[in-house]
Amino acid sequence: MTSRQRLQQADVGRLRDFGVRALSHGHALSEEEQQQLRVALSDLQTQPAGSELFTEGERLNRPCLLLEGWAARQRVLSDGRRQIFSFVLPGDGFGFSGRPAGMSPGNVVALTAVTVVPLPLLEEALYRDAADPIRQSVWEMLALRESLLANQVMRLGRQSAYERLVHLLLEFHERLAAVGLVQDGSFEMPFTQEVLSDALGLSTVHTNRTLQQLRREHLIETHGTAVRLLDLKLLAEIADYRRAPGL
Amino acid sequence: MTSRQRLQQADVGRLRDFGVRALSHGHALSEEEQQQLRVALSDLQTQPAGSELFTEGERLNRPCLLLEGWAARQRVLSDGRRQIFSFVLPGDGFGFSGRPAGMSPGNVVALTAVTVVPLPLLEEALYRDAADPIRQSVWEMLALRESLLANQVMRLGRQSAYERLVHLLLEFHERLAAVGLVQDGSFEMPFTQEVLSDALGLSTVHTNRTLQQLRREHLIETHGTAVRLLDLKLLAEIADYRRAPGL
DNA sequence: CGGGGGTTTGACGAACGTCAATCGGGGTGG
DNA sequence: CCACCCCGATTGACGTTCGTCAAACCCCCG
Repeated sequence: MTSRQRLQQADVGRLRDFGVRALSHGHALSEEEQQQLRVALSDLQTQPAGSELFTEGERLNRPCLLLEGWAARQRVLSDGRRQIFSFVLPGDGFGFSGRPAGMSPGNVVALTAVTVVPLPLLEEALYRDAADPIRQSVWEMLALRESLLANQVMRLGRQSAYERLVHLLLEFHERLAAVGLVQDGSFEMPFTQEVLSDALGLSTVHTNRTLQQLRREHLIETHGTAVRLLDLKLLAEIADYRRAPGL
Repeated sequence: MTSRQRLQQADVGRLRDFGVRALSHGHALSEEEQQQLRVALSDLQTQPAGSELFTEGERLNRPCLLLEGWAARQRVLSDGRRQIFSFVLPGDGFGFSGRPAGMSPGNVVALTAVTVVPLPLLEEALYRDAADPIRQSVWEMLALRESLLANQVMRLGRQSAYERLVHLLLEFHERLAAVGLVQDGSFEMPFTQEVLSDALGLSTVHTNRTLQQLRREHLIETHGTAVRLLDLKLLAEIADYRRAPGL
């Protein structure tokens, strides 16, 4: 909660609609339910890149929905080494755990400027009736979060730098496509190679060289921070990639 | 569900009591509640080492509580490389996710002979009143599970073999102590170094050499499969170990 | 006494990290 | 508009950690 910036009025509507879609997640909502959601999504906040959205050890009782930008869950060792556990993408929730006394196992940090909205609803919905569509969406968020962590463990534990990078790129592609952020097979990865390295458990130098190899082999293309995966099938084979359950 | 073996009648009572304690987790239960739990813990099943308690992709709608023995969540790459995500210890639940259509992101495999009990209660309790002690215990299980995964990512991504091993040993020590399985500062690790390696993302040879180094430095002692940590404070410093929130 | 699985050892190679220098592009003050 | 600057990307040389292969060893058990 360090600072907040202005949002263009036109964006507010678009972001709210995006939030409504993220929370219905394929399940049909009545007009009335949608309207209630839009109201709940009122307090949009924009925070600059680098701001800490959540602190390690903080009580997880301030549920938020990320509407725009990238964030990361991470932990920093006492000697400064950083590991990113997982990325928080538009449509993802964070800052809650259905446990009253739950504590965050790491920081949540904004990698770009982000727009978030506090949403106590996320936690409340967990206890609704099993048929409630919002409840289902929130559970899917939690299940996806765990599944992504499992992927991350698999990558870090048993895959080579090359495989790891491909696997993570495929994961980005799949998650971003699910929220409409892949255009023409290309998506934005709006952060430095150091961030990528801290997610992959590699040095920046090695990450750089691995990226170059993928470019040389015409498996990916990059333009600035935009990435295009050129052969999804082959890439998936290289990384032994499996679609995340719940995506 | 490949096979079941006999349990000594005397053990049944002990294991049920253990289950009741695990599910109350410090919260006080009335006599009546305890009795209900004991009834719910009726169908004890013993399975041999190596049996698959859950299959990757299987619907997570068969909650179980592990009462005795060790199990592991793992995934195997198509070329045979195995990565263990996390260990399931006595008192831990598995096989449920709160999401109706949740699927397991990996296998659950018995590392030793195990005693488990099917317990639909685990999933049902998630939706109880926030003050319900069983509900709190189950949420703590889920939170712990995620926290352990975060630890695992940290280890694999940013720690050396030496640090990783120490960190994992400390985690075992802490978790086992919480369920009364550390005696005299010593606990059992009833599996091969290959299992340990597949958890640490190392080769068995390197795991072996790292263990030897810790023994040479008088930081640990082993007798058969029993391990004793000789200087918890120093070990915690080496591995930058932090107590898991919720333990 | 003989197997067999697990542990230990040694020799060697590959993957990845570190250090340090250079490059390149976009922003900015003059 | 241009020179400058700064951060991030890239490159090269070299060191370390860890993996691989294969053999030896150990211990428990039949």
